[in-house]
Amino acid sequence: MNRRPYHHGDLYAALLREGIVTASAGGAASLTLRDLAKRAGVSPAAVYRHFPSLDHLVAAVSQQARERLASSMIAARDAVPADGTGAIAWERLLATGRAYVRFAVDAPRLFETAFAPCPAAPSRPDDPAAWSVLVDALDELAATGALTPERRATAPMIAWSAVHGLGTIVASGVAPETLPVDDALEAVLGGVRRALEG
Amino acid sequence: MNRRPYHHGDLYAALLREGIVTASAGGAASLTLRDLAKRAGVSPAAVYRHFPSLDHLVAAVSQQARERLASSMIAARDAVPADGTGAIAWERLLATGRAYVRFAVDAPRLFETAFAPCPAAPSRPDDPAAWSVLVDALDELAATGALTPERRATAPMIAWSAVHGLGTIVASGVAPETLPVDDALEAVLGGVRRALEG
DNA sequence: TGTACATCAGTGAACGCGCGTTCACTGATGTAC
DNA sequence: TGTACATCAGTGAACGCGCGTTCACTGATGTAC
Repeated sequence: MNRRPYHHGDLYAALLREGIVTASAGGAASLTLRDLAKRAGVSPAAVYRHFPSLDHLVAAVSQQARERLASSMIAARDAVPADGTGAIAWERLLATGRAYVRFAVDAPRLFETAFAPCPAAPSRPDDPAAWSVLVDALDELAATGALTPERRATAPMIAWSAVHGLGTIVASGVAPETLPVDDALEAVLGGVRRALEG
Repeated sequence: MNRRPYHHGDLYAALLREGIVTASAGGAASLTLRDLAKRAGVSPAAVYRHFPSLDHLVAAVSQQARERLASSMIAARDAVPADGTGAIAWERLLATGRAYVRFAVDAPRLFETAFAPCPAAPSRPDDPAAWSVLVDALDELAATGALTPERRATAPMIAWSAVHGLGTIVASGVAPETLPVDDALEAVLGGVRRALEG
């Protein structure tokens, strides 16, 4: 009864969705135009109604991966309501870092896809953007006086490097297993805090 | 006069060398068996005399990239002679970190290749291995008393995450340019020191 | 010292495959009258 | 309310390409006698 209609209805969203599923399993390199078209139940040529080339489709999938990462950071931060104190501002900052690494642990291939080099640029800026979430959290911390203006200047690179590095390491399984991931995560977050406070 | 001989002479080394050249320009994904054979001046099938498959050749190139990275860390560390003091031990540790990030800046695609996921395992352990260089430097620091036993346990992940993160970020050009790379590098190294000292 | 021969690093042609992309087309949708 | 038609999201066959790998083979090397 529910015969496949000639028009798909929402092919753009379907291609993105299947792209996320495929990239979650095999990374950005596993995305092919023919396979995504087949998964969406459509002929390869139909993809060109929505993306000018495979590169642009890959860029859109990668962007969506970054936006999901940023969203999970926001959700984790918002689970700790701000109250204007430095103690809570720290908790909110560290919550974003924890969510970042959790994402890498839970979806390593999608994490890699988020930062895979793409031949095509995305058609719009990331929204939300992980970098902005980090910067906002540091501004909030600075506003409470818990982060000095001197540290504020270098804080984004220090925090971003530490957390992105751990995320990359756990996602790629590159490091010898000296510590369980949870312990490594708390160790790195503790290190970030000392680096920014000291 | 110098006609091309039937036997190559050192095809294994030539394939690795061309692999490094190619990966330095285009990353691990740009390595193809046919192209490397052509660059070495040999037919595609000849490669199979030295590697069971392309995957093993790629794994060997990736390993060599990691070993070059580790070698540059060792060279930088050894440019600062040890004297048993904590101050010099710190310098030697930070020199390895600086070399790590410099490698990522100078050869971003080769840096990526070093940590690219490979379907095949290398045939032997990395020699030298970057992880060992880091661990040695931390042991040296602990021996001078400049690193407490408590911090020593988590120090590898803290230092490795920070430096690997910055390396990945600069190699992939993923972060907004808030700071020049040199400033970002010194900021991150300063952060590592405070994280391990504090 | 010279020759027969085993070894093995090479050749080159061929294979089947999946890829991105193109093209002329089809058929459903929705708007103008 | 019904019909003509423009729009445009789809089809499906075909293209040329570069890929990894295979196979029967060739020719240089080096060792045994």
